[in-house]
Amino acid sequence: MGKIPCCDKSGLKKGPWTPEEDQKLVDYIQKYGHGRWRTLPKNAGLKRCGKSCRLRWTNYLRPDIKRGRFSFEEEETIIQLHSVLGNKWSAIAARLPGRTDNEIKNYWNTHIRKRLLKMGIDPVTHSPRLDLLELSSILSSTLYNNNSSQLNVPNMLGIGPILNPNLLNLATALLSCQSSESPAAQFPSQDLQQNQLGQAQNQFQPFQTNQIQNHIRDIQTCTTSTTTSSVPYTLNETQLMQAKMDQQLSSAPQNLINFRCPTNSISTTTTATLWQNSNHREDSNTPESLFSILNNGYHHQESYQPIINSSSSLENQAFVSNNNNTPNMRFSTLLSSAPSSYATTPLNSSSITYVNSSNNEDERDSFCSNFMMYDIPNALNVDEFS
DNA sequence: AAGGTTCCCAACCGCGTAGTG
DNA sequence: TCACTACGCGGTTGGGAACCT
Repeated sequence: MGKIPCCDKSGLKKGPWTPEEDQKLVDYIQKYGHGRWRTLPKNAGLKRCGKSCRLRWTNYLRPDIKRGRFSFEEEETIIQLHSVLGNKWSAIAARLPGRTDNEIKNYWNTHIRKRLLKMGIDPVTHSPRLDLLELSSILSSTLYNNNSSQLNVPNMLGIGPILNPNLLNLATALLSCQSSESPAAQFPSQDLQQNQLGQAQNQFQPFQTNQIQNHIRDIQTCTTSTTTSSVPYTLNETQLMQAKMDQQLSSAPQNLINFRCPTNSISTTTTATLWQNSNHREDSNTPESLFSILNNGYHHQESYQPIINSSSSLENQAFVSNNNNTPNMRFSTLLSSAPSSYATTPLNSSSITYVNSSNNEDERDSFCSNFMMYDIPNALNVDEFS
């Protein structure tokens, strides 16, 4: 196509708007209404192109625009909607009264996106970042090819100083611990290990994608419903969209998966809020890699014991007891790690309420970070990796 | 205090699409 | 059907503010 930019026409001003220009635009629109943007600037006495006027009005001067910092619930809504809609900023903005697509886009790029990256979540796919997954995969495969208790992760990976040293420390510690403690390390032969790994992965294959997606939605719903409020905040549209997603997903029921792991091994009781967009993105390696993370070190078949809970009640989903001595994924734990201002409520109503929305960024980080929790053995000094 | 760097966001650009004659 | 206009959207940029050394 290649239209000539309207502002290339001589005599038209570009750049920041002055208060005088703003006033002219506001006065004109209040008097005659907006629309007919091509002719509006001339009629309003502005040396701007219509496009510039429209943007100035819709993004800044419009009276119903809500200025100021995004609330926690707004942020949650954006993340939820983005996981469904992708970069459809206007569609997201349509569900956030008073916010413009530009504002949401900026906020996403400058705040939310960074936070998700910090959490190891790909802000595009809402799933674990590929580099972390690759590391997980490498670690898993290495586990079967090296039983040495002294592992040199950088050399094994052939990456040396490229990788974050903290991550390498963590990887080294995990591998060292697993190689000495995990049942997998005790396997008599590599062939047996690989065979059993294959069996275990095959066992999971039929259900893992949908199960994880459902699980993720459970957590999403959970996190957006864990607060009470004096100011009602409705997410009906979001829920409707999620219901739509449910229809599009395959027939797996809304279940919660619990992963039972040996207590004397590294316990990866991740709660893995790994937002997975199921509608318009293919990320086929995510479930496998996620399981690789979840079960890193428990590759013998008996260790994989997904517990399926057919109840759709959040309260029932919050905890599924399957064994007195096995650490399970507990939503109640997750919820209890939320900021103190967010009390838990059951998810039964169609609307969701919040109270005391927090603008504390650290609190949000902490809250969000708890979505991905890993139980690290006491032997590991996690402070080293912070 | 000064210079450099990073962050943030308003504004711009280019493309797609609906509407119209 | 085609050409053109008008508008909207998502990606990108420029420059001021904030922060760091």
